[in-house]
Amino acid sequence: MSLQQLLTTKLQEAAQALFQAELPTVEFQATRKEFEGDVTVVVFSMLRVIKGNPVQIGEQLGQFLVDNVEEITAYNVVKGFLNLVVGDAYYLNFFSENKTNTTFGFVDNTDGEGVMVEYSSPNTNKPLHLGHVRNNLLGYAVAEILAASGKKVYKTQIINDRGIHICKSMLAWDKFGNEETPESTGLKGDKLVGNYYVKFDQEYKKEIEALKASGKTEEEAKKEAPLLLEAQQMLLDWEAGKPEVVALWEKMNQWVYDGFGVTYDKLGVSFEKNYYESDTYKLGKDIVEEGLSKGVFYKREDGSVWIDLTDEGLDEKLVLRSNGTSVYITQDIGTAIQRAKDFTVNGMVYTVGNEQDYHFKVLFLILKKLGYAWAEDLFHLSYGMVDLPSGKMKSREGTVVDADDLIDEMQQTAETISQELGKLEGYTEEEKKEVYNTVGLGALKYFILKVDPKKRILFDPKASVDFQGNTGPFIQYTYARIQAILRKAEHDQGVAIGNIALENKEKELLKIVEMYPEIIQQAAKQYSPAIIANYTYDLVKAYNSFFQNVSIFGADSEELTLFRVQLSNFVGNVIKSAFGLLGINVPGRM
RNA sequence: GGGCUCUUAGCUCAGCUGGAUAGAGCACCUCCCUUCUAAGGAGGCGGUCGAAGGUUCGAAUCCUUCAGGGCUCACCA
Repeated sequence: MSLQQLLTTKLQEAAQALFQAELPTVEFQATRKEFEGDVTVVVFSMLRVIKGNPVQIGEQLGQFLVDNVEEITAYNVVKGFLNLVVGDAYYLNFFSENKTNTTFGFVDNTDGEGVMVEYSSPNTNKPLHLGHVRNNLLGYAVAEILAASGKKVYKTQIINDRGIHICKSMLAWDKFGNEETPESTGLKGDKLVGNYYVKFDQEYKKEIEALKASGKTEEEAKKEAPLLLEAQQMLLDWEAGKPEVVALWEKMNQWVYDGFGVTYDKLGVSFEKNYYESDTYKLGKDIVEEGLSKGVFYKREDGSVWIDLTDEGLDEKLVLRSNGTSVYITQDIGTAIQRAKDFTVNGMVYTVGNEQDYHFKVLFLILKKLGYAWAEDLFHLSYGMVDLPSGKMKSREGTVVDADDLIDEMQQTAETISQELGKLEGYTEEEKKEVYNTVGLGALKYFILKVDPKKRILFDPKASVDFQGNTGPFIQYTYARIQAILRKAEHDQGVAIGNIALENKEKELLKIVEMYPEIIQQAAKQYSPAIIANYTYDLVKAYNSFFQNVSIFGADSEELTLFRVQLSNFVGNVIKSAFGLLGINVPGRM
């Protein structure tokens, strides 16, 4: 039982005994530094059920707690705030019960509710960029947090492997590619395919200019350019299953998947199951037909199918084109239904940027109207865009920050800084490289995850990602420091500690560590890795203050040294655990 | 124009379902490595929480209006 749970129970007893009242809720906060105490109870909020003077009520409650709860050793009341002093015994007891528990704070999820987390979901015509990086980091971290909170989590993605955009790359490669392959060029497959997507656009523009020169309007030119017509024909051929088109499609998509795989490995993300749009779009169409007969959708004269959501304050939305082909949302309907068939889950989380807020509102509403019970538990994990100092990323202006380049740059920076500091002597080149990778990625991941998902991020590639202050490397550094202590100490972490008097810095640390289980639940409830990130930062700040102000090996007694070593180990475990939830590794040295 | 969303220190961000004098980091200024890793610590400077009303014992937090930024309202995905 946590301290707050205990105190809630006891305060209820006190309210009952002293005032014959039942408290609707009990509000706690950490006691401010300028007052004595560890936990503060807000008396004001009790005035609704207990009439009287808040100071007097606080006094009576405080006295009751001191008399009846052994953990509470003293109290004081300031205005309507009841400050409680928690005895060392409570924290020492908490410490001895949890110090060697490597899954401290986690709720066992073997029988937990299932939840599916979708993230990444790239198109297969372009390499991954900074926006995908945020998506991947967020989705992965939220999945880990949900799993730690007691849910059974399945990570998945939908691969948009079908459509005119793919055909553009295919066509350009077919026409201008000279049989280039990732092997022959040494390029990552996704980069190679991306180049041909760009190539298509360039050639297409040339044709438009030529047509305009021959007297066509801009609009006519855009519609009539031979390349575009060929791409459209290719899409039709693909849908008809024309063997050479399908073969090319499979070959080039495989290049892209191989390329993505490299980037995913570098980022440290993974998936339990991939869904492919090419597999689910037909199911979506079937469902639309079904919904049409149920009256959920309606057909217009031109044959297009719509849903009317004006009663819900939304618009009318197209779900099937007049030529019978599917649109974006058709495929999403199919995918959701397929997933509900494949997995028994009580929820699905969609990690997709906030430019699609409206889309998901509509999607969820459609699924509800189609009568799926699980549609009540769908959640759009919407996040803000990543902007550059120059504004939005635009591929046409070459301002897209490539994911692979970004990761490489971060690791280079980590290498440069590390070499300047020169603390890795004795490590092999391979071990050093490992540290650079860990630190570089740690900086990048933490920078992105510490910000509330809803908010946009301003990313300055040159200046934004720092290695000092509230950063990943700062936290990793603290972990590495702790490991240095453990290497030197070689103390047994399990040995019991007697009744010692806690230093302030030690008590502060234990207070923060004790909050970890609650923090995980909170982060899960709010789908927010930022809560974990900021918690870890607070913990690490407190540890560094302890580290620099309290001597471990120069302690007054051997038992105190032992305690401080064990405390360091406990803090190190929580850092490692919390960073694990964020998908960030921690180094033994740095 | 309709809908959604954001605005807290020069910059980047915390601030839980309303609670004490709004907190960190960066930058700037002082100190601290013969002691466990200075990617660190101790301190200073810096804020009419976008604006105005309202609800409340109490508002950065809730409500309304306004201003500014972003996204979105496609037979694109």
